[in-house]
Amino acid sequence: MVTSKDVAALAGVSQSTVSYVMSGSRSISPATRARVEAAMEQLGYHPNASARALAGQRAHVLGLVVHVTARTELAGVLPFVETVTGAAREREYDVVLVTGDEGDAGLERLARRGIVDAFLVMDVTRRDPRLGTLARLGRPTVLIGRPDEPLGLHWVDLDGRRAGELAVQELVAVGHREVIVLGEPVGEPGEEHRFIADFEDGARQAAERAGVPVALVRPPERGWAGVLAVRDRLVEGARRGGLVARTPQVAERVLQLLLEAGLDPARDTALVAMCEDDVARRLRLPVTNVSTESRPLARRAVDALFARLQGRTDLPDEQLVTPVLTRRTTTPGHPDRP
Amino acid sequence: MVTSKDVAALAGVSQSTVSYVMSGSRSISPATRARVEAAMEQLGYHPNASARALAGQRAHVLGLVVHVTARTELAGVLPFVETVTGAAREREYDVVLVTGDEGDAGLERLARRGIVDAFLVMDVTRRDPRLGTLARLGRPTVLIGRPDEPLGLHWVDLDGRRAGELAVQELVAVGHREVIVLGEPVGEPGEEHRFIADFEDGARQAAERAGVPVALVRPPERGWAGVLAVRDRLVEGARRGGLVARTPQVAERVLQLLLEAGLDPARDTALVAMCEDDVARRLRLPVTNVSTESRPLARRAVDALFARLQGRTDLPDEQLVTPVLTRRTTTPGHPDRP
DNA sequence: TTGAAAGCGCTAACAC
DNA sequence: GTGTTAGCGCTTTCAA
Repeated sequence: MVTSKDVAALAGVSQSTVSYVMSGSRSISPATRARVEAAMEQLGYHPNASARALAGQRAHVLGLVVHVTARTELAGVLPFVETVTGAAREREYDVVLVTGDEGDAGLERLARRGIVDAFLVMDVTRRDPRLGTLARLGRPTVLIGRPDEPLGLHWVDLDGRRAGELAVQELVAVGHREVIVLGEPVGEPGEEHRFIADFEDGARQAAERAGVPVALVRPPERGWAGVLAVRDRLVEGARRGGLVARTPQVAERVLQLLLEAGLDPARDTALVAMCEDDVARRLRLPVTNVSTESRPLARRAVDALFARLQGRTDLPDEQLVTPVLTRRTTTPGHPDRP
Repeated sequence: MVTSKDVAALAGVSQSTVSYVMSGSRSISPATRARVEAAMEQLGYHPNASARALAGQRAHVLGLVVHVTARTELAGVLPFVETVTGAAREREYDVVLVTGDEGDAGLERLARRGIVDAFLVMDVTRRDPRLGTLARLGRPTVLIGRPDEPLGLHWVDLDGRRAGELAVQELVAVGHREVIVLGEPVGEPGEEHRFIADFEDGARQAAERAGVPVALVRPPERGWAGVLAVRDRLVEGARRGGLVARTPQVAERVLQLLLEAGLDPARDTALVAMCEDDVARRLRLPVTNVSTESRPLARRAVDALFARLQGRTDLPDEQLVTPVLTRRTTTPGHPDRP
């Protein structure tokens, strides 16, 4: 193994000079820097991460907490995770994955052993049981999802109210005088996530402001069975007005039911889905969508985390990201696209 | 920060004794062990990971290489990742995520800096460009996916030939005398993955052995558009025989087209999909499926990796996992379920 | 069965 | 602008 000592010897400098060349934390003459860099190159030097972490009191690793439940949209988390690791790498950080199994003890272990310097927690609910532990651990932490009581932790979330509003406003704009919002399945604590509650609120209020009746339809269960159980109401509603689906899965199923009922979502009715843009484009029809902005959200979260890691406190403790609506074929007759 | 020195002082032993109590690598008298453990408990001691890694020459971290491409089935990777981290944790290992962006330099960095002790590489293609680097790095490595030239690296994969065979045999068993296999979109190098080539081979050969004609239908492109483009052939084929879909997405779309064409997949035709069991159960109809066994596959991969980490070489270098077929409603008329 | 002590490879005062 | 040196908190010989 090549160490910084070897590099120092070859370059004819001290070990600390090698260290300073790497960290840039003190000025080095161009000549010395060149010799050191040449030596590194020649020896194929790679600094040892454990030694650096031990001496520097920083692991250069952040913990990404992903708790997968039955309700998790599996396909949505990977782009998020990828964005996080990419953004972390730009700052010379690696990412360790924390899955739910270990619970709070796992978080404690990672923090106390110095395996991670900071936490990024995905899919935080309104009264998330992990928050107490995270606050107590005192490591820089950013939550994805808005809790009722942040306990001093920073959070980032999509603006649910605005998302619901955008969806309904689009339906109203294309001339619909009635709106059906497909909500969370009954019996499940849909209000667990602040975003969902806000979405339904925003949709309802936008409809009220427009003087248009809204129905919030909750399927009796999750999955196909739930959607099928409310099929008649949906198809009926679609004949008279427009539909809002809060997830791509539901959008896909609704689309299918509409087609089977002989309704063309691009002509006879309207549909707005909440999902990633690329998913919206790849559904059976390109569906008008309110974006979930998962990559921008991930970036903001990482930015906030590194700001804290660098001891900055001049930033807001909470950030709401504004979703964007993109018109596609399922909001026909829009004035901008006659 | 509480260190092993503090624990030693409180327990009235030397630091090395504390270390040996933790590692179990030398015998300790019950009395001493009890005192040390009590001291750890009392102080809330957590051993520092960097120090341990530096002294012990092991990071206790493995690198999970996930290269997400347009073809990646996003929903499929998370269960896999979760299983890997869970299995790693059982051996006191953590997992760092390696995404594709950094390429081979990223793998080199992780290995050379001693950030990871070993690699688990997902979604390996037949001539995967990463293999050269991985072989050169000399760290224990297990590939998920069978390369043409393993270069001495261990691999684990699902038995594609058997999977294709099972699907076709089921269709034949329920009385179909004609089979359509939905293959990879044309223009994409579908043979990139060994599993896919083997799957198509296995299906073809099983049909030949049964004296039944097979058609391999390749959609002209990926996504809905591709499936729609071959709709007529599929529906025609379904009227006369059975269908095989190699992914849950394709299965979902085929199901929909059949329903729209007035065919009930539970009565009028038959469909076998390759997908996870829980996905098969949650499609619009419970679909007969050949399992992808992603959790068992992940487990085997981790087992193989730890065997190598412990220097064991008494194991096969390659492992094929056998998929399992589960009959559900879309293979009607099976003799076992009249 | 236990202790003393020498590192592991780096960082960051403190010197000059 | 550079060198010297004392750790960071563990593991693991070597000795007893």
